[in-house]
Amino acid sequence: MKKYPHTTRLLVAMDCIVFGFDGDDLKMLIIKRNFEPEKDKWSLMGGFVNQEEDLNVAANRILFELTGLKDIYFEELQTFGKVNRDPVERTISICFFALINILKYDQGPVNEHNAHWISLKNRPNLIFDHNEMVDLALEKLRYKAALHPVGFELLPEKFTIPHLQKLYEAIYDTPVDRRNFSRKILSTNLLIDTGEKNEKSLTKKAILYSLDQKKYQKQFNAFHYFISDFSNAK
Amino acid sequence: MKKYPHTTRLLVAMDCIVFGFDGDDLKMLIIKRNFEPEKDKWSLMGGFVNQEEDLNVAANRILFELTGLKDIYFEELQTFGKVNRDPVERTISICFFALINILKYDQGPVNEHNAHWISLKNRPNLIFDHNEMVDLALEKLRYKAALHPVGFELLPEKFTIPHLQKLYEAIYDTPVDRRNFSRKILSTNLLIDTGEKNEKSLTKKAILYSLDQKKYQKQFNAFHYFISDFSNAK
DNA sequence: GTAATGTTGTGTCGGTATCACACAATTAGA
DNA sequence: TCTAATTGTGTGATACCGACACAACATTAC
Repeated sequence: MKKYPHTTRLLVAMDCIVFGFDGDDLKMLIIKRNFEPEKDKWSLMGGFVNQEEDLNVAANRILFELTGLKDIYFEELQTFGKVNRDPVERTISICFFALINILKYDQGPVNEHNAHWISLKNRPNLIFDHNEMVDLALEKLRYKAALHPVGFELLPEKFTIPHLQKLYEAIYDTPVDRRNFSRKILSTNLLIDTGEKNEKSLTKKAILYSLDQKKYQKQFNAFHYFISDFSNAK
Repeated sequence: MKKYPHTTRLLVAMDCIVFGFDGDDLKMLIIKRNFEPEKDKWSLMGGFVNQEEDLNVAANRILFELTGLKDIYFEELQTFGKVNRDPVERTISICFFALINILKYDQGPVNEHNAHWISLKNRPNLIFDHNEMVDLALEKLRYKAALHPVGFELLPEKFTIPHLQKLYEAIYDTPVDRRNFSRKILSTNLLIDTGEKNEKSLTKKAILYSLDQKKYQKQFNAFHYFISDFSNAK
């Protein structure tokens, strides 16, 4: 079969925002570029799509290179393609974001990338249009987490409700009422009481829950309204 | 500035699902391909991204070629990039969907494309991965319209509440209670009573409303829950 | 031991939204 | 004037939401 006569072929990159939660702050992974242009500046992790590589394969490869993890939750955000977004050469970038359990993050395979976890609260300036990407990723995370039980992806297998609440407070940067939050979460029936308690606590030890994976998969697209109309919240 | 040494450059296409509503059925625009491969088969409208063309410029160009309209509402859906999705040559396709007022559709500029409006209910098989794209677009439209007042994009400037209701019933392929729907829509305060009535009606003439553009822009990202938990609806 | 402190689990209550359903008003045509 | 179709508005039971109170638990200070 002949090829298309259209001559314009473009570099296709993928860039990823990896979110994590350390128990207090919402964090993201960025790298310090070790090549020109913009050497030593902060950047998202990315890479080019290879000729014989499906997009989701490329995304998984990039995520593995950055985190040492496989089977991570991620979803596409948007494809960025302004003509001059990369000063070196016209490059379109398929941007996506991932949610990982920060405790599983394996620094081993990624030393060469000079990766760092930084808090979303005081993030540095990033190269190119990467700031825009992070803004959009945060917006979409907030949207998604308000309606779907996606927050669990950021937590360990066993977690307490106060732990989950702190995550939501970090995502939305707003305080949440303990009692209403607890009721709302439990009413989803997604949590299984493990019978264990959080021994790390200095005072009353909270119940450790695990996620009912079966229900989680099934209900993922159902609405839950974990956060009410965040678009009007400040 | 030197160019990137990475050698793989890909064809970048954009494909668009254009939704319209004729008062009864939800429809979409498709074209009959007049070139090989897959000549005479049904396809989405698309085109290649040019070297010096921003992605949103390309999207507007393709939409104009197809509909004769400018300033159409559209949003990105997903970028499709399986290696063999196009048998001619590796091509990634940035897919988006648009909502238009079907009465404004101008067939003039698009004769060469052999475009047709077809009902979503009995859509023909499309080439490549275009069926998958339409499935996803419909899903996203349903998602979006359940939460945000996006349906108005498919209606004329002046419309009645029963008209709007029929649109929602077409989108979700399910009956809706007249009285609750009316109350829900009016409670958004997005509608302005034009003082006119729908003279086309054979019986009681319904009030013609127009959209409060200012509030519409402002409230676009607020939640409205026009349809309750459609994911559980059949 | 016992009290103090911080944290967690659960309950209450008033307001609001939602859903299912009823009834009255409007219009063309028989 | 009556009928049939359609549209506008109302009602009541129920569930949900947000604001707030209180009891139980675990460590530390004394």
